[in-house]
Amino acid sequence: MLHRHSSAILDRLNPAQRRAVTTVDGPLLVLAGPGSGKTRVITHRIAYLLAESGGDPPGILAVTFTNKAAREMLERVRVLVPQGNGDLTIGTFHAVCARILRRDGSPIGIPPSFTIADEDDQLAMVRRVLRELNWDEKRFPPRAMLSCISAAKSLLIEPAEFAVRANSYVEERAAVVYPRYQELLVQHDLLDFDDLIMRTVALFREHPAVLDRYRERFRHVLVDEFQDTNVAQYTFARLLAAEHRNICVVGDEDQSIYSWRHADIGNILNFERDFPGTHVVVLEQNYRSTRTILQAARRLIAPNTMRKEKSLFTENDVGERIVVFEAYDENEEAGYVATQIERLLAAGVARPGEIAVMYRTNAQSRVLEKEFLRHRLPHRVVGMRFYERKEIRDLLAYLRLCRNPHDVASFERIINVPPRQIGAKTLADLRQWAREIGVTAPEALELLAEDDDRAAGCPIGARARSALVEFGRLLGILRRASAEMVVARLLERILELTGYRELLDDGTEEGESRLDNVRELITVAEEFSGYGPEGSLAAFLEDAALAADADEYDRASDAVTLITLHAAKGLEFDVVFIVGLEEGLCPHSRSIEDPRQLEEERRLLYVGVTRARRRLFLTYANRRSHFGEGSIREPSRFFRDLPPELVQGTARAVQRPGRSSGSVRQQSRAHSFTDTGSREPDGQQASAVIPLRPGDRVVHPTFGQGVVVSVVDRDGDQEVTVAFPNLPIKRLLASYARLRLVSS
DNA sequence: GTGCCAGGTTTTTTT
DNA sequence: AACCTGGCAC
Repeated sequence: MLHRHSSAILDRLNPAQRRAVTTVDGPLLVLAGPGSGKTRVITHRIAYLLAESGGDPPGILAVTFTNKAAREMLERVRVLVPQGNGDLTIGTFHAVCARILRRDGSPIGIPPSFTIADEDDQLAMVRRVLRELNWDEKRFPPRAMLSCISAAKSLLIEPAEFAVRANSYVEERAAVVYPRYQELLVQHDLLDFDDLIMRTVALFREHPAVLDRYRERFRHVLVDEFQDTNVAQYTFARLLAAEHRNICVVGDEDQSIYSWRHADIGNILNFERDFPGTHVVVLEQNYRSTRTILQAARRLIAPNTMRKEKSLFTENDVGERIVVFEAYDENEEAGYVATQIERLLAAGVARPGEIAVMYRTNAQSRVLEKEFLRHRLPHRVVGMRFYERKEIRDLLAYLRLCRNPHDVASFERIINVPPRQIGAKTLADLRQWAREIGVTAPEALELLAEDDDRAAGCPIGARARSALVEFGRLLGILRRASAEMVVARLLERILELTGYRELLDDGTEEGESRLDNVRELITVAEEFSGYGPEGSLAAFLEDAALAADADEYDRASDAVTLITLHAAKGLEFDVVFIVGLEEGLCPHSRSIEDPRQLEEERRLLYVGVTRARRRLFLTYANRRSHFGEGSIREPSRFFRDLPPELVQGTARAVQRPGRSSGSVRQQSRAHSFTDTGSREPDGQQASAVIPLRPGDRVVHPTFGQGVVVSVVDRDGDQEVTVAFPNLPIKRLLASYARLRLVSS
């Protein structure tokens, strides 16, 4: 029997969705294809649990992948259940675990005031270990070391065990770094991202009473984007649910694109084995895309072996064909995208905010941005990571130092920012002296500034010393200020007293934009004012440490979105352009060797394709410059899985579809395919034979008819400038552009 | 200690 | 092409 709330909650759900919402007892695996109403299912399920519980509201834990997803989910639940009864926790794995550890971490030696190490901190620690070991950073790149250590932690492997299990040269080396790295973290009251999960699991395992309390509290556990969880995260969820078994995981292995961050696709493929008796619900109806787009997506993903078979379908219209465009180079590609967008806007097909351009690597956004500026198209680039900008990190370092005077990494980051006559030598001397008298560098500085007795023995020259004293006083002032004012005011005070504002305000455009960023940071900080001086500082830093740039994304401004394929997951747009679909870029050159990584590249493209509601454009270029050097490119092998009947356009990549790119045998034929496709035998290369002259009428496969404006000889080729009606003037290389002479 | 130049490296993806 | 590093002059 349903309570009165439930009808609204269950309304407008299809049968599969309804099953996913109402199957609340026992383990449940929801396989949610793209556009199948996944978020809807999750929020309605939570609402259902809350509304159905009557007088005994259950504790619910919902874990998401991003803070943004968590916020959205919370908002949508609130709309469904305005009375908000029950105990609901929604957050990312990291945020939830951080909270648990602050509250209950002391039994395993974690101080409640620990700091979350960012990547800078991590790298600083690894570098320090390398220095101690006398290892060359060139031969043992800190990032590679860190990645190995992170992989180990994702698998819940402690240092001692890792030393035994390492099974490659890099791993062996990382295994040497790991224990010392961990020691340094502990010494500095730091937990890295992986520690947040790993230590929580350790807490649960070593202190069953604590685990029991959380099991008692979270009677229902829900995991979103389950395909992206790593072993540690899954273990965390599994521990919580082991007793009541009320665990619901939602995901789609076809959209697993984070293995490089140690996500384990095995979690989703093995869930049923781990929880016998699991109900499985498959959401197969797509409400997002046209039939053409969905069909293309299905064909694209089909060759993957590590997946469960599904039969996605949609009742939507067939829609337009997919457009494939072959560009001469990345500039022409960007020009094409901009021009097409102008056309779509002019035709009223979509607003800028409903259009996205997606690419494999962030570097690709540059050309696009340049071209969009030229065309005066409103656009925004997602992924210029706010919290990774220098000015933001510097200011956060000041804040962290106010809160935790022993934060050595922050201390060293800003000791000479803005420049205040304290160079590497002075810093080294300070460190040395601090070690001698048995304090941390920031403490030693404090002794100097306060003219403590011990300062007398300080072997630092007068000039450097006075610079240090002044800096020490400054820090003292800021620290005292932090106890009296909320974090937003504190930031303003820092800008003033440190001279940071003048440092940024150098009259350049870049300086102006950096100042804007700082203002933005203060605006964000304002939101924490309610917590009072110290509370706002703590809460703000916690938030900043766990913030991801994808969280920044908001659709408020009506601008075209430029975004990486990874960051596009979870979003949708009327019109999607995916650019740079070339061998070496997508699939990326670093993934081409390994079949597993190749499958992930395919999933990545699948994610991009399935973001589109109505129109999809796929483009590639014949040459592209990379690290300042030009290179010839081949179309992506994935084009071979695109049925030609779904495609419009004359690009060679789809004119001669080879067989699927999925099997090894066919991969070896990649070259023969592109070779035969690269030159049509029907006279299209005539342009290389018949010299073009100004005034000639020509036809371009995509731009249509145009008139040659001028011709310049270039390296034995002709650079032809052509005017096409309604398009910007194009400069093309005759041998590549496949211009056909119509009349002279 | 700072600023400038040469030379080498880079970003694939980010909670 | 842009960025960081290391070496050098001031």
